[in-house]
Amino acid sequence: MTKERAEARRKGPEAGAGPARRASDRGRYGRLSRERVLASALELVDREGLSALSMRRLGAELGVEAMALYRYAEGKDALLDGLVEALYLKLEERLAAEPDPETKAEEPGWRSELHRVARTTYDVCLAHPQAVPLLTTRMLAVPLAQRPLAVLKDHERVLTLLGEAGLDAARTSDLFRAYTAWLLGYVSAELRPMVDNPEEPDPGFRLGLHRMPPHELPRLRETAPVLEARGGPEGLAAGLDALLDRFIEAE
Amino acid sequence: MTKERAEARRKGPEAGAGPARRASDRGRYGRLSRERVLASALELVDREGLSALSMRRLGAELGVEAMALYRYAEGKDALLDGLVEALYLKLEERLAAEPDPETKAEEPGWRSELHRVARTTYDVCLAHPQAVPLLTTRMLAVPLAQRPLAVLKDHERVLTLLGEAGLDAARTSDLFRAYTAWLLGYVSAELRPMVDNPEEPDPGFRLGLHRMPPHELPRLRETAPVLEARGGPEGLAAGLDALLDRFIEAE
DNA sequence: AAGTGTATGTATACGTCGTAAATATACGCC
DNA sequence: GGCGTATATTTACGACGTATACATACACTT
Repeated sequence: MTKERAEARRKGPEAGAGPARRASDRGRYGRLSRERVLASALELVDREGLSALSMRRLGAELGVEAMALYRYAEGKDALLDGLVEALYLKLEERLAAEPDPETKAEEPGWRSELHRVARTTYDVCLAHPQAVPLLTTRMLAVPLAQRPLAVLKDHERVLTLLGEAGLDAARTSDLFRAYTAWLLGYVSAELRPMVDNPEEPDPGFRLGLHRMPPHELPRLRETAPVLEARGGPEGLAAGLDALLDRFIEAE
Repeated sequence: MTKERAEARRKGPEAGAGPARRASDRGRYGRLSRERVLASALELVDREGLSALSMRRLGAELGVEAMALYRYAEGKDALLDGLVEALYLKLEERLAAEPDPETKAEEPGWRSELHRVARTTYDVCLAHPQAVPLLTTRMLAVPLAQRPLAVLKDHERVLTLLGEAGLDAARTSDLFRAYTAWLLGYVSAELRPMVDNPEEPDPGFRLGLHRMPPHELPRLRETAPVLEARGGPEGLAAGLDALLDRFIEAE
């Protein structure tokens, strides 16, 4: 326990904003900042899964008592919302960093940009698979207006792109829902674990097909090996195109 | 060891119905059964939300100590999986009860049936909104082969329908993923709460728009009132059609 | 340089949670 | 009536979220 403290302190107090700290600071003040807390939380979740994230554990990770975290998040739920925010901040970052999308000649700019946003979101999610369930659960727990700012800005971005397409309000709403549903559903489906026993060399056993009643689930048993493969970004783009076409059609 | 015993016992003395109880039984035996436990759990979740579901609370609900539940579910996680199973059992029920789908003349039977399955799933989910997050979280936590049987049977049903469409393995896989992603994503998007303060008569305040920075989120603020409306079953069907067309086309 | 106010983190405590282990109790059956 | 076993209880432990009260280290004033 003293060990964890020392270890955590090695990371140095300089990672976050917070009060202006000098390198000479050796006291217990100013070690934390919201950014540091959220970054550490995300790292912990990435490393050990959502269930490993507790206030006490996160505190230990940062060399601090659990209650100290309450200065930077109002409670555990708020901390989880903070994680969602962190993901969307990473999205913003990547979107700003990447070069402009190579638009496909006959394709309008808003459309290729929407694809780029979707693709980047997909990438961020796959980079933090353990955190993805939060995107569903927290969004279902928190009303629109109380979502983290970064999330709202994402909504704004998408709505702006749809606006450039010149859609009326009803169609914009339909497409926004379709975009959200597809993107989140696709990522969730993509991350569903298929492998039952990673050690096993035999494909059937690795998938755990022997657990399934053969005469009741014949189709599933024969399709499972193909299901194991991912749809990848291509599948995401294909579905998005399909939805865009369908929901835009009609004048 | 202890686990196997519990497992064996969970199958129940007579395929899930518990011991044959007479109405006159007033002792404390045979009060429980897996069905009763899961039904009560689902009811509790519907009534008070997922966070109200604890072993102790559920025990109290059934007039029993918490540990008694461990005969019918190996632990809390298994109980949650049981809830997922319960939802899919309700789906099966409804599918069996409903009359045949009115197929739209030029539409192949598998297609209208797939629509019916999707629609019924949607209905079941909307009937138990508080349980919906489980569909995401448990599916992300449990590998394919260990999903509840009712879930696997649902997969089998969908795969069979896609088989009737005469698709090759790769296309079947793509479509299966698309179906799953769209259905679950759509339901999740549909259930996201938009209203911030249900009391408030003024639409803007009810949505909590005053919480959003106006110059940063203009599009969102003006679109929010339209987003409040649901897409409904029509939106679900429209998107499903779009995906089916796109992923089937080309041979 | 000393003193003061405030931001920051600690200490302690309470009630709840999931669940392992041992125990008690009511039934089916001989 | 007594035995075996299925069923539920009892007890206990460690971890969790967090309310409350407190200690400490800095910034700022003078």
